[in-house]
Amino acid sequence: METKLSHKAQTRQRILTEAAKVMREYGTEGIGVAALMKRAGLTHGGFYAHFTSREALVEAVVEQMFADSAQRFAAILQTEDPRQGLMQFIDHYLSEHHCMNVSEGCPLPILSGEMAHLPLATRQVFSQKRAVLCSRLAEVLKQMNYPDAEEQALSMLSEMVGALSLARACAEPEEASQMLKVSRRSLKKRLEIA
Amino acid sequence: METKLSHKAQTRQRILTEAAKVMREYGTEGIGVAALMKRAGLTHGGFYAHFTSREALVEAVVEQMFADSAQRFAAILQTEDPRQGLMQFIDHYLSEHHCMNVSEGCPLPILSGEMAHLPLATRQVFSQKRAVLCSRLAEVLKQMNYPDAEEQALSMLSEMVGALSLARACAEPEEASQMLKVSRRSLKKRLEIA
DNA sequence: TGTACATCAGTGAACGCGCGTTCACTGATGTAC
DNA sequence: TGTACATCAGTGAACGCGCGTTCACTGATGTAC
Repeated sequence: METKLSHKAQTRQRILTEAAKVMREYGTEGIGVAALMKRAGLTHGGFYAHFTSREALVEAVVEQMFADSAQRFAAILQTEDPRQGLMQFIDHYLSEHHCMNVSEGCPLPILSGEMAHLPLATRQVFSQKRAVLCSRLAEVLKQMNYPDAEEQALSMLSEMVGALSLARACAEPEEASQMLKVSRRSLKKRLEIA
Repeated sequence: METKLSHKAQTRQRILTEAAKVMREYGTEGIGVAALMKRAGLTHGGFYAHFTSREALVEAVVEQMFADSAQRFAAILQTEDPRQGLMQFIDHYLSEHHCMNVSEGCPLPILSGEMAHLPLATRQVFSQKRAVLCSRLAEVLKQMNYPDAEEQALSMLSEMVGALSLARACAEPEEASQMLKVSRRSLKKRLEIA
């Protein structure tokens, strides 16, 4: 029984991982159940052994995306010097790599525009996870003795999300690079860690 | 002939206006040809007298959205004192009204996430119009004697787009309000127009 | 240890539905004589 | 001015297609005796 359950859980995770990757790239409406199951090496009928509906999958995928990001971000922020951690975070978030590799990217710029069209339950997951990331950033800023850490965290995250969104929407790669560079510099300047 | 052409142009504009409104609210994939034509008081078959395809409509709609916004923004920015114009722009862009009335809102936060999935021609329209808005903001900043006006404009637009996107994705209205308030204050502070 | 049975992840045909697009048509309007 | 004709915006039935979901089934695996 244990092996069976474990096998089922593994399959579910495989579907989820694949969905998260492809939905980052093409949006939550960007792939159908049949195509997704094929990518996971299965047939479409089996989907409903793991999720009650496509809608339920999307909700789980949003959670998955944030889990992936949280892990990545934790590794970047976790250094002895909070100043250095923050610098690394900014440089990573607004890097050309992050801009171009959407399929591994932060869900905030990818999904914020879609959230309005998704069910409340999904929006709540998104909203809550966004708040968690804000708190994590605020913590770092508190360690750096900023008096208004919470607000500063919210504001800098806004700029990062906006800059990455706009950079990705650029028709020319050079424009995108310029956008990222400007925003990296602007953020470091106003946080006085230049 | 003149009357006919004019009548056709009017109909096309009616479809476009309706599409812009509804696509702001539900995304460019949010409405079908049949439903859109019904909203414009027509039947679906007639669509192809005005647009070669749904894809072509979306491209035209993106242009339409920016035209609407440009007009709105021009009215807000056009004052004797550039400082006051900029204040008004920030307060308008990050207002609760703009946050909640998506169907009349700026296309940048609404469409930036979708752009990756749209054809190159549409992305080019978006990218170019975004650049125009940046230039307009940079002009105002130049009037205020900022040395790095272009970069400042890009950075502040990033923050505004990000803050509005995240505010709209909040599950609770109070969170959204807080987000907007924080970003308004942060922007005014760093532009030294508080 | 070996046999009979129960469970259930996964298969694949079938469903109803809404989509974008096509096309033969209608009927109001503008033009020619 | 009145009649015949051409144009073309708009109609609505029909198309092929892909979607999410259902369901009878298969066959590998774990359990009972």
